[in-house]
Amino acid sequence: MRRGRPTLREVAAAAGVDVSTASRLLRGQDMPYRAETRQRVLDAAEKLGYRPNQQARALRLQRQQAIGLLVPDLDNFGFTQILRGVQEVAAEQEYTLMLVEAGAGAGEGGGISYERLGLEGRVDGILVAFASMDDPNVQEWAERERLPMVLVQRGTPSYPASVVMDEQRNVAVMVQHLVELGHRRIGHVSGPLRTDTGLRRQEGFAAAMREHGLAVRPEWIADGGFHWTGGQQAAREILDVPAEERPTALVVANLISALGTLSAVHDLGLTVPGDLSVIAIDEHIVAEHTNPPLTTVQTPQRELGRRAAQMLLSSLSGDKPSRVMITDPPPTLVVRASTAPPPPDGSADNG
Amino acid sequence: MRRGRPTLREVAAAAGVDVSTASRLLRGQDMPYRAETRQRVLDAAEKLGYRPNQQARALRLQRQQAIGLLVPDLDNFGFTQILRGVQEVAAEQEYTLMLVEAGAGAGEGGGISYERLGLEGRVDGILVAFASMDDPNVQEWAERERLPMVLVQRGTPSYPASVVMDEQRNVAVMVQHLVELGHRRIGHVSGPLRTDTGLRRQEGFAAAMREHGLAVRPEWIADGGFHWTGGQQAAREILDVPAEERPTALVVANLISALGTLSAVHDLGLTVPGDLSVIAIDEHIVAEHTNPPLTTVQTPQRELGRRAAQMLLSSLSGDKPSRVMITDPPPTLVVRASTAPPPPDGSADNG
DNA sequence: CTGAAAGCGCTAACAT
DNA sequence: ATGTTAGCGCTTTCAG
Repeated sequence: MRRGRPTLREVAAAAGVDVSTASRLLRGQDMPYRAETRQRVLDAAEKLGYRPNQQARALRLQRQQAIGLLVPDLDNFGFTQILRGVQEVAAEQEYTLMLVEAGAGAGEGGGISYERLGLEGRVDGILVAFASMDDPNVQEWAERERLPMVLVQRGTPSYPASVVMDEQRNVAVMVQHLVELGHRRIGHVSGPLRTDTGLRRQEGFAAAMREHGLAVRPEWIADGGFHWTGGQQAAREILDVPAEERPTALVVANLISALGTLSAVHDLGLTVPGDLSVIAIDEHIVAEHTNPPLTTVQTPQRELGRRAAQMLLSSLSGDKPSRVMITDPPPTLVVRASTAPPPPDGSADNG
Repeated sequence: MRRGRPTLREVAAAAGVDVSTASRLLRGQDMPYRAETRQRVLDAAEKLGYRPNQQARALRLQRQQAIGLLVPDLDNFGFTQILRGVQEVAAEQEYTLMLVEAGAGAGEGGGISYERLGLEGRVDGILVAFASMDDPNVQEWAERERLPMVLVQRGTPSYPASVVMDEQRNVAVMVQHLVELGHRRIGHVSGPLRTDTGLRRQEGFAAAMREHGLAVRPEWIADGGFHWTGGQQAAREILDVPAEERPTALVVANLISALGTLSAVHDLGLTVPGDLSVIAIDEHIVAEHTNPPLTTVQTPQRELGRRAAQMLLSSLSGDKPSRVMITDPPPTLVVRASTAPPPPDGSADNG
């Protein structure tokens, strides 16, 4: 078998110095080396192609200089901006970012087996995106592993470290847009109510409706589960009734379930936005290409990622984490063709 | 500061045995322990919440039990099935999979700085997906790091370890479908010709056209760069000519550039499939929701991921890697609304 | 059946 | 200005 990577000891030997000298020098520590010594060490390292062994260093330093980011499902493209934010901060602070798709570790029981992810001892801390509120496993696991953890895009009353957005405001922007178009009969394809985000978006929906003096009709609300099929089923439930009992617009709690919603709407023979307006949260290039192109709300996802990473990293150096809500930049509407004034006969509010 | 994780030494002490005994026993090695010893060790480990330190183990074993998967851009959702395949195999063999978005390490020079990814020494080997042929850095880097590497979905004449698909056949399926619909004037929004996949898809296109006795018109071929804007521009180049000089169908070399293509087509006031049929490679739920829904070719991506991971893992135990082409399962057509017979006046072949 | 001891590659006091 | 030494937590001969 071929020789592995050269070790520090070998470099030192080649340069005729002690390992400690080589170690200091190669890390740029201290100042006063004899110019010749420095040269010899540098040359030797260069010549042998020396690269420090992270593992040995980590073992010695008791620090991996790496953090993990756990996401549930990479097919859900709504999260990439969060990832960007996390990446930026990690790079700035010279941490390695390890992305892990949590679904990958799902055991037979349906629950996620966090142990199977093999992150134990490979990272100094972990960012958990979109963990549902009722997944006690994450928290337990992080505790057992003594792994500092920050929840991203999900808060949990019982956990002290999280970064979320002002979902109330996000949803308010959507409702406002619809109201301005003349809608009064508005329904909601929500996220799972057991998730913090799903819950807060739904509460935000109710609040925004009340603010505009509109009725929240339970039969116009259904759980789209934040995924494609869920969005489809929810829309079907809400819309498969006589025309006069239907809402004229649907606020959808995330982008991928909005795709399912559109699908159901078309299956029912309805047109968007002629019969029904649809607006969704989370902006992505895909929204430009749906049929019709989707009006969306762009949220501060990148900032969310940044703040979460910053919090995790600073908590590694002893700072106390906290519950943070991102409010800047504010959510902005990206108006496309899926929203329009309600059909003439549908503008009456019978709620 | 709070006590870290308990060490093996502490467990051993608590159980009143030597670390070596605890080590063996906890790993399930050997057989003959005194029942009482076993119980004491197990109890102690349980009580203290012992988890082995991966780093120390890795240092000792000279093996990380982890592999990396480098992808260029997570916004490109075409790769998730490959990821699934890789994940399966990694899990089966109890390897941890670290996903890294390579774009993240891009330096100012535009090139990717692989060192900055910080994978060095954290993984035993690496899978590189979609690396372009002219990126000498990857190969150099892997060599310098003595990191076994397998190229996924990209071959390179000079590199001995890769897994690719039969792009010739993938493209043939698309051309065949169009020909069966009656098209004879077919254009191609290709991938970058400096990438192996882009090149092979284009060659496949030319070959398939020849096979059907159709002319390959250079002005009907443009590089869509495998991304959104590229697909848009390429389509514009090809289509922004008098109607009688346009193709009646476009074969697009990947899904995301097909979105850009659709966008350009609409901007030009053309309808799909009325004026122009569009077919793309790579299947994804998003294709069901474009306007109109896209006819695609589903390729054996998962299998590709599996084979690549298997090759990497087996090369870690000394097997010689090779260049593999996946041919099974065969590519299958997913027919949707974006393909139809050519317009009556367009079926004439003036090529 | 279990313990002692060496050492993976590195860093950080503590010497000179 | 550089060398000596100990040790991070684990596995593995080699001895009993």
